[in-house]
Amino acid sequence: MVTIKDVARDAGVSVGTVSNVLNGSRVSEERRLRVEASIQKLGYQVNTLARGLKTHKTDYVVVILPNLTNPFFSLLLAYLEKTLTLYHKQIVLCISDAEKNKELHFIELARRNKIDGVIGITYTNIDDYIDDSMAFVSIDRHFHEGIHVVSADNFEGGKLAAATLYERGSRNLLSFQTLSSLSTEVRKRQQGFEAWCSEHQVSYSCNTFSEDQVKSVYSSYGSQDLIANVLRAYLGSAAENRPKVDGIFASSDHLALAICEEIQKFGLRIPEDVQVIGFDGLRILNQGEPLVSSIEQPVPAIAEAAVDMLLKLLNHENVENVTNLPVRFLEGWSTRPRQA
Amino acid sequence: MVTIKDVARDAGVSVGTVSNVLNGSRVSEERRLRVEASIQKLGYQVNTLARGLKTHKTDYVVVILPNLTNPFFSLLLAYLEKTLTLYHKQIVLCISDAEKNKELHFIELARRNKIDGVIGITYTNIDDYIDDSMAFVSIDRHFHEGIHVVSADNFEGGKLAAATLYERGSRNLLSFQTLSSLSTEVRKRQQGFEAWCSEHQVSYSCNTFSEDQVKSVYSSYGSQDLIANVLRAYLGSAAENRPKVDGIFASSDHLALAICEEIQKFGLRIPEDVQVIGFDGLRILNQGEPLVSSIEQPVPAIAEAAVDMLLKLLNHENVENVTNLPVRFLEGWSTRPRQA
DNA sequence: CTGAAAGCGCTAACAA
DNA sequence: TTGTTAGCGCTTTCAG
Repeated sequence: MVTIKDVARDAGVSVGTVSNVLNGSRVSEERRLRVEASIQKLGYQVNTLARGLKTHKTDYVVVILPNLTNPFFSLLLAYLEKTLTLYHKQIVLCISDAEKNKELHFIELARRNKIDGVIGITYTNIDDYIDDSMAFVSIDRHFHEGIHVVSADNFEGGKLAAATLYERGSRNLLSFQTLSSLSTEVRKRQQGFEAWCSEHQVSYSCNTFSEDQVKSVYSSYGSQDLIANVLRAYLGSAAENRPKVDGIFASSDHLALAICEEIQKFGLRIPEDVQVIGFDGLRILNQGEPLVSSIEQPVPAIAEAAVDMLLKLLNHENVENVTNLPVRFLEGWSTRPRQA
Repeated sequence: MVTIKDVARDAGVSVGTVSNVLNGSRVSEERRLRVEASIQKLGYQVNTLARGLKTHKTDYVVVILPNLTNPFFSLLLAYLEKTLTLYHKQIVLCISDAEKNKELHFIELARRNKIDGVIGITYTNIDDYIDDSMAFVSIDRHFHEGIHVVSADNFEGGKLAAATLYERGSRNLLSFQTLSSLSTEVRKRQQGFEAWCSEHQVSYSCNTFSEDQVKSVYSSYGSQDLIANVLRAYLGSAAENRPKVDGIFASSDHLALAICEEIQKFGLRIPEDVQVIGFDGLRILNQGEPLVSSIEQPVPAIAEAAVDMLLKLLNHENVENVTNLPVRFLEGWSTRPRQA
């Protein structure tokens, strides 16, 4: 292996000088050229382990995600990668399966490996385990004060969903939500929905599945029975003493799609009988048609804000939380055209 | 930061002894206990940078993928992660956008960082740049002898596609392929298709898009015009002097879906007028209905085989290429039911 | 089995 | 500016 020493010898300078040209410190033009020539000639490459040992820094950023099955996460990962690359940071990928012990394990690993920082969607009060040597930016969560978080404007998204359903003819709305006890940010989706309905005096109901009920907050498949039961109460013939629901807001596209399937099993048509709006804005193969009508999250902006925040943290600058990245309605097959 | 020295002092032993208990070398029971107690007490964690500097090893594996937009890649990544975790390896993620210079950049980075090995879907003769210090396993490619590759049984997949189309009533088949000049493995899909048609004397045509024509081998959206033109020749009224195509095999689900859209624009029905089979076996949200009828790749098995191969390489064991992982037909909406 | 000591390749004082 | 040198925290001889 070619080391800095070999380069120094070859160029006839000291290792300190080589180190200086490597790190852009002041070196006379003449020596810089000599050193660079030797580096080329010998094919020298820095050993980042040795460098990291000295500087207590690496160019790695740990990204913690619950899974990659949900396209929202892979999309987020894609944009995080894109953005971090601009700053010469590399991603160490950690998939937590939304399990606390895995999340903590990754934090420990990150510390051992002298990782610069962590960006993640986590389900643990992970910041209790983060010390000053590591920056942490959370996406879509908000555990408590002092934690740095980036997220879409979930409240506005909930309002937009309600408004859109109403605008397109639904009069009796229902909100479906799967919830992690820790993600107060995501909870705002329903709060926004309720706020809009109250404000406009529109009839609505809410249904919340806890983490225990639904396998994973972000993977609603496999909870069909549960969903069917709830729907029956609101859509079926049993719903005699209350108005029939004709517009549903689901807190994720996953959930929305599962709901759509069940609705169709009841023999109801979407969007003629019932309109459905999800959340996330997923598309077929991530670039085709929307999977369902949805409130689209600004994934690129989220990724950029998260990276930006992390870099500032690394730089010991003060940062403000960013929890209002604008969302928009993504028109799909599960809603009717806008009323004239 | 707590170092091995602190532990040694606290336990009243030498650093060598601490190192030994850390690495499972022979240490007397009594001292081992003392050291472990001190580690607990002080909250010591190894510095993997320092360790790596000595051992020239890390627990990182670089994974190179063209993108994460295509669910096939994120699925593969998910399974690679799952498998590597079993062996206490972590993934450093590299997205190449199928660009050669990025791929090479990542290899260089891997070398700098003393990465143990690389697993990837690459478009470059990357192995020219890999030296003995690094293991490399390629997925779905086969540049030339000496490169270690894992892939599905692409030839059999092509045959299966042809057979299935025929079995379900299509009589004039067409194969559509986007191709990287470097991936001889993927090319086998069409070869298998042709082989089956020849063998069974079934009428067929083939159409191959080069890399230049289609934006990316794995992302066929945005090439609609191109696809439409080709289809017109085979399906439209212009096709007077040859039998009308009524069954299409596409070399990826991306391409298949793009083809389906165009077919429908012609006013033809799928699967009544034309049957379409893709390749990869993608599903809605990775767990719902198939996006199209498809030849499903055994992604978990591919991931496991690749990791297994990498580990063996790291261990300097001899390995054989694995290029025949079994595929199966995934029944979707774009083919008719099996004939009685 | 244990301790002392020599580095791994690099950065960053410090002295010149 | 440049060269010298002392470590960063760890593993690994090598004596004992």
